[in-house]
Amino acid sequence: MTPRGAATKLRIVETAAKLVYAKGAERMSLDEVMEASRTSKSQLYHYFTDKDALVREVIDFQTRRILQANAIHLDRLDSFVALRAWRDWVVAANRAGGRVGGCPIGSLANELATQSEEARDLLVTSFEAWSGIIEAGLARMKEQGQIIPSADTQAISLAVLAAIQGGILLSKAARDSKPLELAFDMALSHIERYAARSASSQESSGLRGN
Amino acid sequence: MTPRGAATKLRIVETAAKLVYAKGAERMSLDEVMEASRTSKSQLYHYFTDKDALVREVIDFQTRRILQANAIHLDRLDSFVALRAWRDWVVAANRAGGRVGGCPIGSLANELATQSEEARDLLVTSFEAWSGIIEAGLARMKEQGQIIPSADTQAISLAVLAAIQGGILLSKAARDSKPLELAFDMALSHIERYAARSASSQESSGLRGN
DNA sequence: GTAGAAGTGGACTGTCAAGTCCATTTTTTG
DNA sequence: CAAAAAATGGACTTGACAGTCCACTTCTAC
Repeated sequence: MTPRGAATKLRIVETAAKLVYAKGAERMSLDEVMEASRTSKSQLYHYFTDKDALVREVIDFQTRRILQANAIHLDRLDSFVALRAWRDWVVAANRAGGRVGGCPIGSLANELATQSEEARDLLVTSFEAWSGIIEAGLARMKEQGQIIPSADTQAISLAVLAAIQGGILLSKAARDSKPLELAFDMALSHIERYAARSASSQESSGLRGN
Repeated sequence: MTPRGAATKLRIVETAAKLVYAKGAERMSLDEVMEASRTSKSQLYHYFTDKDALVREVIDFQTRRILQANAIHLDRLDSFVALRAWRDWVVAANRAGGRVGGCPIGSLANELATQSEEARDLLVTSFEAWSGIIEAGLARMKEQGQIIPSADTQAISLAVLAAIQGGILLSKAARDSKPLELAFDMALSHIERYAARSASSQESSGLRGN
């Protein structure tokens, strides 16, 4: 594939991602993609076998975007303050672009989970990766002795992600960021239940076995 | 409208509700509704002005169903044990019928929030009613002195509903009830943070003003 | 029982969107 | 530069589906 071809393909995926976000996968028509990306039918079918394949690339594209953005806040997670900064960023991002379509991944999961096994697989993987980077951040805090050793970081991160998704959904419906804020705050205070007593101690004694 | 007419209309709505649940509003075709409900095109347009109107009736229908089922567990909420029973029921219901489509209200909210203002309004009202009966239950526990007076039951119930919705969404994607269970457990322990020290005391002194 | 209303059947229309096909242009490579 | 590969343009086919229309049947009320 030549650079020009790669650019065209990327332009199509980016355009499709916007349309899917705004209208959902089903309501996005290829004619719209053609017009908005200034391409022709044959180009779409040159780069993607069919519409489903394009949607799958959109899933991949959005997953990368979201994971990357979240990773910035979670990769070097080292305090409850940093956790709070992450929360504030998510809320702000939702406020800014999220007025319309909620979470790209969550919305697609909702729409496609019952429609396409392939899409569902991709989206499950996306969620796993997302909850994975949350968990990695919590694991780091555990290593630093800020979170008690007995905390089940995997379970916690799943619950946190669920709160975020539910919060975004309610906020999307109500067009009000408050549900997301409340849900996220609940998730953070849930994490704080596992805070070690001495927040700065590097070695926390494993007093509480799991 | 004669009894026969009312029965036909109900049959159409029930059938449409099933189809919307299984495939989403957009993917449900009126031809399918006709076939599954053993009606004709003219009947659909006799009882509903258009497809959107039918979908709105489906929203109403599902809202009633869900609220009623939840109300059974929340109307006489009087203990943390009862709260737990509610959780178990939701999880069981999700396990049983929820393998396919998640929460009917949540799924529709996700699909229609960006498509139709009328539908969005209805769904916001549904969510408000749902969180309202949760709040009413918590308020009752507060009156009984099981929850401290300073607890913001409205904020708590919104966060709880968000956790449920997010949990159901992740469970729908993963086809595994664990995310819902974890999210719901988080929500319950969030409520328990507001438990009064003496769980049985009828009059709790308002020591902590809000 | 008869008129009018309520309920029903199903053919038909128009539109929109996915996917096919072939011709043409542009780029790469030997 | 010439041949092959990559990229592009856009007309055309096919099918699905919302919505219309009119004829017909079954009730209800007087």
